Amino acid sequence: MNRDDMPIGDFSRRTGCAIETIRFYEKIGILPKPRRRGRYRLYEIADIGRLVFVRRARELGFTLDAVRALLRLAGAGAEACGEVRDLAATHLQDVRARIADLRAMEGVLTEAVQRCDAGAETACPLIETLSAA
Amino acid sequence: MNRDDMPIGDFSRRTGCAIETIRFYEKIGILPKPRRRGRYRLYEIADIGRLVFVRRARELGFTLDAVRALLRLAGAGAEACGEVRDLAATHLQDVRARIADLRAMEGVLTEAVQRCDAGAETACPLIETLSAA
DNA sequence: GCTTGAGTCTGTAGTGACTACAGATGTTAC
DNA sequence: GTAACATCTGTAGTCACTACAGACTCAAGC
Repeated sequence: MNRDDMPIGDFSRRTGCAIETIRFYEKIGILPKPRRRGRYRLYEIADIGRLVFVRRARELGFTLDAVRALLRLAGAGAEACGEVRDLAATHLQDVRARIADLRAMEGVLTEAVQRCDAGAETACPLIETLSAA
Repeated sequence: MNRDDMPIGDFSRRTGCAIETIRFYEKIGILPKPRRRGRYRLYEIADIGRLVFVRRARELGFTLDAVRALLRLAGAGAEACGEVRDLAATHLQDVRARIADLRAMEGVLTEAVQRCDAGAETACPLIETLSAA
C-alpha cells in the first residue's frame, strides 16, 4: 500500500461523496474500478479530481449521461471546447425552463397564501384555485 | 350506461390526463375505483372535477402525498383553510429553495458559456470550472 | 487468543411519479 | 366475418441515488 492509498471511507470524506454513491458510480462506469487490497478498494490522491469533477457537474444539474460526456471531453483537450459549450448551453436552456415553471408555481402559490392571510374570503383561496372551472 | 357515462379514453381526453396515469392514480388511491361495465371503467361528468383538481395541484408542484391531503381538506370545508394555507406555505418555501438552487446553476453555466463564446482562453472554461482546485 | 467495534463487502429493494410495454380481451364499423 | 380500435391486467423501466441485510476483515485492548 503506497503512502497516498486510502480506503473508500477516506475517499468519501475527502470528496464529500457518500460511500454508496462512490460504489454506484463505479458500477455504472462513471468511476473506473480501483485497485484492491484483498476485497477492499484502494483509492489514490489522483482519483479525487475525477470524483470532484463529477460532483460539481451534478451540482450544476447535469445528468449522469451528460457527466459521462463531459468526462470524455475533459480528456480530449481544448479542441473539445465547442462540444462542451453546446452541452452546457443545452443544459442551460433546460435549467431556465425549469426556473420559469417554478416561478409560475411560485406566483400562484404566493397569491393564494396572501389571499388566505388577508382573510376576506368565505372559501379557501387555494382550494378555489384548484377547483375552479 | 347513463347519458354522461364515459370510458377511460374520453375521461382522459376531457381531463388532459394520460390513461395510464388515471389507472395509476386509481391504484394508489388518489382516485376512487369507478363503476364498471364488464371489465371496462365507467366515469361520470362529476368525476372530472377531482382529477382536474389533482392535475392542477401537481402542476403547482405538490407531491401526491400533499395532493391526498389537499383532497381531504377540500372536502372538509372552509374551516380547513388554515391547514391548506400551511401546506401551501411549506410547499412555497420548497419551490423557492429550488428556484434559488437553479438560479445558482444558471449563473455558473451562463458565465461559462459566455466565457467560451468570448473565446479568449486557452482551456475550456466549463471544464476548468469543474476541475479547479 | 478473544472480543469488541469500526470499517468494508456484495446484492437487493426502495424512492416519486409516472411511462412503456406485452399479451389478452372487448367493442364497433363495414 | 373481420379489421381496427379501445381497453384490460400486470410488470418493468426511468433517474440518481439511498437504505438496508447479512457477511467479512482488521486493529486495538484485555
